Amino acid sequence: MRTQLFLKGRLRHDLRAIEKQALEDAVDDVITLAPRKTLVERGEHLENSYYIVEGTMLRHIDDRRGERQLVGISVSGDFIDLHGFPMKRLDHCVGSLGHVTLAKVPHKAIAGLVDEFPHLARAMWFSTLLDAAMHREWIFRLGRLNAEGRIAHLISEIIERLKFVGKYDGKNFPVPLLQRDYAEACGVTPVHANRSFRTLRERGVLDPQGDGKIVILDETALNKIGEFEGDYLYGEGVLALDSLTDR
Amino acid sequence: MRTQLFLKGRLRHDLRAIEKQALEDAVDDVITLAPRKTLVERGEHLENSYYIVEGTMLRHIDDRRGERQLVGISVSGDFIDLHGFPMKRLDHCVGSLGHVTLAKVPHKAIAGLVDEFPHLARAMWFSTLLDAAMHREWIFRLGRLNAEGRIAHLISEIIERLKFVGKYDGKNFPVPLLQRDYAEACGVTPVHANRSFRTLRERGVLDPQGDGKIVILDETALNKIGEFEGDYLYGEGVLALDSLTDR
DNA sequence: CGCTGCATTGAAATATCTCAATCAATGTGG
DNA sequence: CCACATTGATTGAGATATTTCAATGCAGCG
Repeated sequence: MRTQLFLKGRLRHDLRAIEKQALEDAVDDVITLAPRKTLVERGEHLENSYYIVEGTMLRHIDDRRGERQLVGISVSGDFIDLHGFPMKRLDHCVGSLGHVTLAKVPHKAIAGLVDEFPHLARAMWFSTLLDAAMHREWIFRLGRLNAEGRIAHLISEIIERLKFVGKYDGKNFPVPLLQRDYAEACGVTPVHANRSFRTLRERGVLDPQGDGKIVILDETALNKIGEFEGDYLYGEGVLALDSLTDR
Repeated sequence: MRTQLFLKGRLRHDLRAIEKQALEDAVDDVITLAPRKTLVERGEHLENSYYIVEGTMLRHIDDRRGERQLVGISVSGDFIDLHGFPMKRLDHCVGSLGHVTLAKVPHKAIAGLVDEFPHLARAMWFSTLLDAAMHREWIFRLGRLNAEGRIAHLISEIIERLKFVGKYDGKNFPVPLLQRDYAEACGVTPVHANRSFRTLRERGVLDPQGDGKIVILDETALNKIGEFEGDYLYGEGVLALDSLTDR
């Protein structure tokens, strides 16, 4: 089942079998994307949304000089552009980080799901709101933390999200972001990102192995440096998702 | 009609009369809030959402030292915490800026609306996604602009939003944010916000009158300094909101 | 072998913060 | 009406964070 990770770790009571199946059946096609390929350009009219079966996607906005600001990272189990269903076009670009496998879901199919399964519709709405909650925390990260804290916070967030879907082994950070990606996500220059990583290494928090590979040595310290508190990710341990369960 | 500004300027085809009326009837109570009062604390369990009839509300996240980072500003016609309906608790605090008039809408009533009016439900979903789009632009602002650009961008955004609901006269900026609020929104110190305002004044872009009053002198220059492009606000001139109109 | 892309480092320039002080407007109690 | 406190705006000067520019190292790869 390709969509089995949707909202995994987020809903106390899973979606019903019939709803899961309906979502699965709404998948029109499965495609793969090579690293660093664009999936959607800002402003493009959309007919489909994409769900990540495996891999990492980046969302970004460009400034006047063409410099990128990452505004989101999506991992296995995430819908990347479900908000494209009500909005019909995106205000940002979407592209792959490494090799990615995507499930394509036509908006027509989503319309059918939403009509037929109100509970699933609510779950989808919720899923887009999780994105918004992460955006808010990114604002916090950029507005209140220094470069080292921003990088730490970003890594902490991704680790937490990977835990939800069972993609983190407690040590090897499996998202191959380069230092320039961290720079683009954290609003600093690549040079300064590099120096911040050095500090984190010297403090024994993590160990960058090059080429995007990072070994996490001290998760507690990482969370502390990034002032990371994961409650905004609405994990099921934290949240009683009443609105989704009172059916 | 208290909720008449909901999504004003955003939907090419207005909501149907019956839907507008249903929304209006869902209002349980109208309350007023004195300046600088807290409406919702982070983590609090919610039973209601609030719509702004008149006034400005601020949303913020606090850092470890208690410093605030604004993550959103809501003006007349906005639902402040509609995302509280699917999420049931917020990851941020909400408070008033000046005197505010709010329409209280119980989540039970929203559940009724969503069940009965699928089109209105889609509009509500869309409305929460507008928030997310603004969040993304705030990330961009903090990550890619300097202090002056950030302040300019913020003011440009608010002006554009006020235009949607007919609350901007082309000159007097009617949102009484203090310099410290700009600082908290833009991730800079109040002192530096002050210096940035001085630069903007010296450039003839705007004229701060003290106590939150600002006269806008050159909107074009303001937009340029903030690299502001308002398409992310999904105004009806820009967007064909097909998903909401194909009924 | 000589690319190329990424990581790393140094040194100087710039942006922003911190601390401290002043000023103007406003409100309050006597 | 005056003395005083409060709040927000403003300015200066030195400290710190981050950028910029430039150079080097290192690995994979045709």
